[in-house]
Amino acid sequence: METRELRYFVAVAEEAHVGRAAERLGMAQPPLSRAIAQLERRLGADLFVRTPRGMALTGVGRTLLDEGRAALAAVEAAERRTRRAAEAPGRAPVVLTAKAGASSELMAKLLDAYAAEPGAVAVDVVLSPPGHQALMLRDGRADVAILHRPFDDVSGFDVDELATEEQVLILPSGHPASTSRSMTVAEAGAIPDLPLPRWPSLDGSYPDGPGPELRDLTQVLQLVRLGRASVVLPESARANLRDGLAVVPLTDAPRVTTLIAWPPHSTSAGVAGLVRAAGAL
Amino acid sequence: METRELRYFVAVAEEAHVGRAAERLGMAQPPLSRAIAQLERRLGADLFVRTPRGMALTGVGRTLLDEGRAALAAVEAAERRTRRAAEAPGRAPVVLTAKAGASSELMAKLLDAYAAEPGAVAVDVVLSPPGHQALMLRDGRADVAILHRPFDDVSGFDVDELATEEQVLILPSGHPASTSRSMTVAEAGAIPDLPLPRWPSLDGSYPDGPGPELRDLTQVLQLVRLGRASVVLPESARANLRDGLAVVPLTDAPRVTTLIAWPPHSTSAGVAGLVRAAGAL
DNA sequence: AGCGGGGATACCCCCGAGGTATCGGGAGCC
DNA sequence: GGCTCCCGATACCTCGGGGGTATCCCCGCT
Repeated sequence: METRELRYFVAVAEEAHVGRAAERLGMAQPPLSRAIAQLERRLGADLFVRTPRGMALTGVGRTLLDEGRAALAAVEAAERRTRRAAEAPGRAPVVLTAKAGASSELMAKLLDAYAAEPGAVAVDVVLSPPGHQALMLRDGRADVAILHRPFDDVSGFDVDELATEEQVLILPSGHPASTSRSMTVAEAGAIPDLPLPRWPSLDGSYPDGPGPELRDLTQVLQLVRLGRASVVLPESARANLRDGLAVVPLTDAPRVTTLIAWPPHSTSAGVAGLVRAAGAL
Repeated sequence: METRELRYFVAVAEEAHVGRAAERLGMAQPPLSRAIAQLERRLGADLFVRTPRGMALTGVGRTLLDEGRAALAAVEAAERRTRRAAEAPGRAPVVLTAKAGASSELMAKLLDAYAAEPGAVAVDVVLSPPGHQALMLRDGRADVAILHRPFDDVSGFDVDELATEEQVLILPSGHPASTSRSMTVAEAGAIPDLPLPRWPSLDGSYPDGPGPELRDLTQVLQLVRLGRASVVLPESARANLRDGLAVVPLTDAPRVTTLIAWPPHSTSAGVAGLVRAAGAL
């Protein structure tokens, strides 16, 4: 199977519509129709059922979509990492990605510790929106990532644990609930006038619910200070708190583990060095 | 990048010789030369240095070889799993692979436990030579594998631990060393007339050394019984021992962990069921 | 029945992958 | 030094298939 075929298939599967997929791919509809038909013939399987509305995936098609996406990401990663290795002969920088605005203290320690090693290579730090770190690692835009369990999908990577912490509820300091010694997650979610905010999923859309739609920590803390929301955060967020905010420990929130992750077959000396430095923190 | 280009590149990199690579690929040498040159041009990097003897990988080329192999395996996996899903619409069997001749008791328990679940799907068991399980999982020939740490490379898979055991030295029962209460690995390797056997690597070749070349457990136990070798095995191998063999515990051999492993993005109900059954053992 | 949206077919073109023949150049070898 | 292998690279040709335009066919909706 050629990657071109896979790209075509994934486009049609995602759009559920040959015409739209063709547009997205920058080509005409008929050759795309033919390519899909040919792929089905070669695999000896129906990947779609043709409905009057468009194309619907079959079970077999679903399998190919899952596997094909992973395969395409691997091919992209191969190309990107090769290009990056070519740019700076010998001493190509290693790209580390982390969630914008989190773990800054730990990251600083890590970068300092690694930079002090003999033969340390340059490290490009790329801050990206929550949840994108794993994607970047999978498709070769990054070489190492700082991830957070249980929020990030760690599967398929090699990881080392760096730190584990409890989560706490942040709420406006004047609020009656702010005097509680501790709380459960259920209780925190049920405070009547303080809804928990909603965070965007990977595609940028928001789940349904009552809470405000928010993108970053600064926003949410401001809203909490205004008495319009409360939020569950890892304990280390305490470092960023100003006046007007109260902290209540949560008894049953999942512990958050900060991890350093890298692709399993990585042979880069820079990655190995960073991981070693992280382990020694 | 197309998979065809990647396949060509990997062939040339492995053969270090355009002519031989072309032969292996079933094509003529010139188009392959051109394809490689074109790939280098498109990536804007030298992947090989041309020597009078053939082609030698550059550092950049090394990167592409590592990443490219993984990418090709992923594409192959996508195609194979799709084909398998197509063969048996709805109820395609899940393929489980394990090392020939090991863990038979544990496997039997696992298969029984899973078969007892409601909605259990058929399980094809594929026994393959040691070390091949991870490869089969990577390229889609299998869906689940029984692996053994630290022997198998587990990176890139999701795993659950099933059991951990010590390793022991097996030697002929008449031998003077057989009366020891315990031993270190170094001592076991230094017994003068009882060399440790050599096992084949993934490509079928044997490492250099004094011990006999062996392929399977039956062979090696026979040789031990004849007083020509000794061997380090997990404790569970005791179950298969007949007369004429003595067992000495090793104090510093690494513990062997039996794992169930599956590809991280697996969505197969059969895989999930097997893993669940394994966890409940 | 008429129409509109969506995929499939028919037919054509041309790019590029692959083949054969040949070249150029480095390494050994008398 | 010149001869000869043994490489990979170039030149040149062929042809299949991927991509384009025009059009068809089918189905659902009004």
